[in-house]
Amino acid sequence: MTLKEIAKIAGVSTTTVSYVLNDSKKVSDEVKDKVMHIVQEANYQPNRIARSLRVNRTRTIGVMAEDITFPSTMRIIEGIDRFAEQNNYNIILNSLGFSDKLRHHYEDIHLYKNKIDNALGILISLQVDGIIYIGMHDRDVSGAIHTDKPLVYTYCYTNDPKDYTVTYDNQIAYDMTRYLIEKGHKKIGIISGPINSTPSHKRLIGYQSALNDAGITLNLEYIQVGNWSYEFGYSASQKLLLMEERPTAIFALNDYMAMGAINAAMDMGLNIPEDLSVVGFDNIDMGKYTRPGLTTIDMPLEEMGRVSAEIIANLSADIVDEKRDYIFPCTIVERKTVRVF
Amino acid sequence: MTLKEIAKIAGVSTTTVSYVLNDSKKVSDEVKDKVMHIVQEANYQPNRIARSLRVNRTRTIGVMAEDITFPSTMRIIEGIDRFAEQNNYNIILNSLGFSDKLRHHYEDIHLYKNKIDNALGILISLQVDGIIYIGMHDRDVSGAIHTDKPLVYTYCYTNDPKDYTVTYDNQIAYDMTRYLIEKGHKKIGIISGPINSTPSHKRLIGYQSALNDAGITLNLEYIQVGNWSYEFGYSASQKLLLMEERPTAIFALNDYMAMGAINAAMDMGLNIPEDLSVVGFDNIDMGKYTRPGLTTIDMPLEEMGRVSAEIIANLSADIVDEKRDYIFPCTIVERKTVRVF
DNA sequence: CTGAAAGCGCTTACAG
DNA sequence: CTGAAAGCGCTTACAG
Repeated sequence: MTLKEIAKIAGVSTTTVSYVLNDSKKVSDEVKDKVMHIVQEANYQPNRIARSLRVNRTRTIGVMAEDITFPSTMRIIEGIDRFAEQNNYNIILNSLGFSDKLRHHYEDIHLYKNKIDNALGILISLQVDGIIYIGMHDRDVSGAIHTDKPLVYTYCYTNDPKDYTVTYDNQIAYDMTRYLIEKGHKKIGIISGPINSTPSHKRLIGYQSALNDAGITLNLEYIQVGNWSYEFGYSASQKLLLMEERPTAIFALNDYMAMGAINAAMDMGLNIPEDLSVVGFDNIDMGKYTRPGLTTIDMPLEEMGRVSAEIIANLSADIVDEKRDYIFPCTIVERKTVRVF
Repeated sequence: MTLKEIAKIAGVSTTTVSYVLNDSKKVSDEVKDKVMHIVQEANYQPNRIARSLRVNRTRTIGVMAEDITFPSTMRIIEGIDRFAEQNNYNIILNSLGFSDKLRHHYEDIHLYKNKIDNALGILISLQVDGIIYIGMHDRDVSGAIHTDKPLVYTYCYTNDPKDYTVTYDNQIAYDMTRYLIEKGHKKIGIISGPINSTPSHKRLIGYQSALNDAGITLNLEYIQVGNWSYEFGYSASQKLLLMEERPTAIFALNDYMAMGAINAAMDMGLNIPEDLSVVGFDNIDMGKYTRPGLTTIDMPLEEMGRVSAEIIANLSADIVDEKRDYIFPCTIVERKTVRVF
């Protein structure tokens, strides 16, 4: 069934049918009703491919995800989808499948140039209105993509101030440290990702500032720098707990490391939170179900996705926006891994 | 940049350019080289929208997911994506967002008819070559979708034998029960989903058959029927553990209930697996990190996704396939929650 | 308020 | 081996 056939049945021109379908010009109610009736009857769905070709716009957002199996990626896509649904956009999903090969080499974005270029070519040929690049880990992906299309990076960033970027605010690390201090903790260990990672860096600064503002002197031994993995969390926790003056609380900079930290403590016969408090970062699903429930930090990932999509929509409608960096605040989710003194 | 412009620069017809681009007819090497050179130079990407309109095929698979934030959904999409990447297909993703509203009303598929119909209309208008419907829970979704397009249901099923369906084999419940028996367990409790759910039903049969084959008489009190939730797992576990002759092992029919079961036991002061063995079903990520690691059942979700996509590809290429139901075997993933007697 | 006609960027049957 | 031309299903400037 095509618009032409509808027109024929209705005894009007295709022009008219198009007008009523898109409500783009005044059409008499009589004609409108007749056409709509036939459209419903036939359960006619206009061919959006044809429309797209004609108007040179697809209302399609290309989503390039480094790894769709990451929980953070999913929540971001969920947010994009929410926007898409409400605004008559569609999502073309392209997974780069990084995690298979990239484990613990997150920084080597250039190794994957080919894969990205290939995906970009596909998205371009599909005439997407814009592209959202979703990192699997918050890090510098400068130069990952070159295109004239509207483009936004989310859950990652670039060093080009002209790129659109949507992320969360690492300032929460300050708040979390302060939260621990307010609960009576003074000896706070921290398990961090690589020091050359910007989020690690920013969070470490938050941690130190909070300590400083509370008049607590920094103990450098309390800072364990590693690689984001469960295993590192485990070993770093052991090291911390074997110290003379062991911390009463550990702030792990992601939840996997927090799990490792907790399990190391438990394996040493310590109870959580009685003997050790542990907090994480990311609010992965797991933290809800573990014993005890993990106190951690939630990022507004759905909102980040929604806004990314909105930026694409605006940009492709030539609504200019001078703001390039969108940063959303995080929140502390309180569960059971923190002891109050 | 269009094919026409390429043709002009190369001094040949658009016909010829199209032939070399698609390798669809013999073209002299000389002309071919010239054209390809210009194509590379210009970094030209053919407009697939135009192509799709012309050939009436988009090489696009519409993926309708009841909830993309479910871990199972992600793994299935990952599998679809893998096929897509290797076979030059693309994915249009449509999330129904069921989990927001449907919690614990999984069976009421008809409540969501509108939402599904709407999504279907979009996918049709986008001229997808076929549709994969991904359930968020393995259950009957008969009549969810009516379309002439190639359609496969995965991680759910219908009562229409003409529908294409790809699922996993619940037979593994027999194997898991037997595994427990082989480890020396005779008193095995089971925490099940709703009895009117087919997977519950099938798994319960597997459990009973294994018991029967081992000459263990069934204790009906050991069968707790509930609703798949963590909370139910918790309360059912309590009930089981308060019995005179309490089970030495609990088989929870999903991992969330298994977590609930474990936590209930721990809250009663029991140790896992010394005092109680617990196994789950689903192999959600969490089970890897909890203490102790959860022994559970893994479904080949990526493979299910891959095959779903392959069915669509075949169907839309008019390759007929009499097989309608694809069923894949599951595997037991052994971790630390089972005690050996 | 309505319609005839051109054209979006491709592919392909046909002719040479 | 190569090209002129029709047509996929829409939208829209233009004319009436």
